[in-house]
Amino acid sequence: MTGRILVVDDDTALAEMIGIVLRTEGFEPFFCADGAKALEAFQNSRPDLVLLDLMLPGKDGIEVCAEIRAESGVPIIMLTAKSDTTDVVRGLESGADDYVVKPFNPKELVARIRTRLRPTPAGSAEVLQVGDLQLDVAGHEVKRGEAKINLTPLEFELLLALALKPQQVFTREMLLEQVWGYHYKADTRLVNVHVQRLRAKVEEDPDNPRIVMTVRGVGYRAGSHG
Amino acid sequence: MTGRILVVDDDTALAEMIGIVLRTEGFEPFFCADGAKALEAFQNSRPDLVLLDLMLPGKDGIEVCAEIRAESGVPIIMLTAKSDTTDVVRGLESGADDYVVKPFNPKELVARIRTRLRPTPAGSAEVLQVGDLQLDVAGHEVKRGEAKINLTPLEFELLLALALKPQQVFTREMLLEQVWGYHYKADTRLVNVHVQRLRAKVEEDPDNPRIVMTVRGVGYRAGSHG
DNA sequence: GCCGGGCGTCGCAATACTGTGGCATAACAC
DNA sequence: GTGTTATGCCACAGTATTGCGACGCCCGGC
Repeated sequence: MTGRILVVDDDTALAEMIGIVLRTEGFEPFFCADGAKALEAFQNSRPDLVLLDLMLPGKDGIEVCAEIRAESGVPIIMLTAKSDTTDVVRGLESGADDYVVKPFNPKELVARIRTRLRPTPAGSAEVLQVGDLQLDVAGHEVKRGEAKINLTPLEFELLLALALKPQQVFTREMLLEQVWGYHYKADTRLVNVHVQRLRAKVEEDPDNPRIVMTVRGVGYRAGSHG
Repeated sequence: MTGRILVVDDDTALAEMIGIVLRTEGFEPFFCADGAKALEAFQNSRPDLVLLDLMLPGKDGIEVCAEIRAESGVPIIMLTAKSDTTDVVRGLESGADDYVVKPFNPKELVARIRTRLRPTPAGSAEVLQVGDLQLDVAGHEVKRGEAKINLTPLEFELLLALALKPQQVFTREMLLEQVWGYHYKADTRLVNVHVQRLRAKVEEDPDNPRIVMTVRGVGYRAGSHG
């Protein structure tokens, strides 16, 4: 797999490190150190994916994210120095697909990039995989191997929303909008309850979820590995 | 292998490209650039397969899909430009058989088309199996082994509609359109009643349906296994 | 005209699903 | 350690969905 990747970060040492890692893995990195010039850099480099630092000189990473998202559906991965969850949440809400907390493990970063570049994550199949589960979208059916799992419509939609973008963190607000269609602020605890009900049905050990995992302070994510 | 293929896309340049590819591969393309006229184009061209853009002027691709699906089981492949997966889901749920993300590899598109045209050469199916039943389409006859089951015309059409796409869930609205021809909103409980009557005749234990199963909150589905 | 099968509509009861409050527990900050 | 917040989880009630019986209409056969 190859891919053009735009790295927007003012920390040139870090950017250089990322560049080396990316080239080693067969990607083609482009760089931009200034938030105000990020959009221009994006238009010039036409990348397949964007790594975007949250704190930038010139223009905030969240603004940049929204700008890019306004004209492209390209995958965006946020880099955040602190684990300040409010920034993470705002980043996700402005259209980022994922985020990585600095300092990060290069292997993990590459893994996240690969996930987002994978040609059509939902891909060629009407049946998509999540952990050890199979989701038949058209048939509204979930199976673990041969064993059918009965979900309510809401539970199915919830799992589907998460499964369509594995590894991506969804805030409760995002889920309320996608699954419930609530465009206004509602009680987010509703999501908790249904995640719990979903887990009770799909997790083999609900205390150690492997399908739907919680990201404290942010929301939930589905993934094939914990 | 040959086949008539209707291409519904407002991007004429792209449509032309697709047309060339299809002709090269021995298919016979027809074109429509307006969502509102897609159904008409479908009725005129009577294609073996439909390529359908998701975002169309006039009428949404998903609406068009539902319309076509309402009167035909023809394979439908969605073309989608955006990576917005929720639309893909709506597409599959509205009856699309597959989808391809733009920009796509022409070879891949042709491969998908071949796959969809192979198993069901559009209407040449004579006897199809559903659970332990045999449906003789031409003879409007249903048998369990040697035992003939008498169904009314409506009941047969209903069972047939479900059996043509086993495992696919049909909403009551879809069935009302496909079986009854109701293009407007009608009382969906009509479907309930006839499903119940159908079950009384074809199910060995109507309390535990194995042929026509209900998917609560969604609709009905026919399955080859319990 | 009379009859009977096929079809559509209505009402009701059983049930499944969903939203909300409350409280226990776990993770985090200090 | 304490205090605070976030999350898990139970219980309950309102609502929506569904199965099913009853009834009336239409229409072709006699």
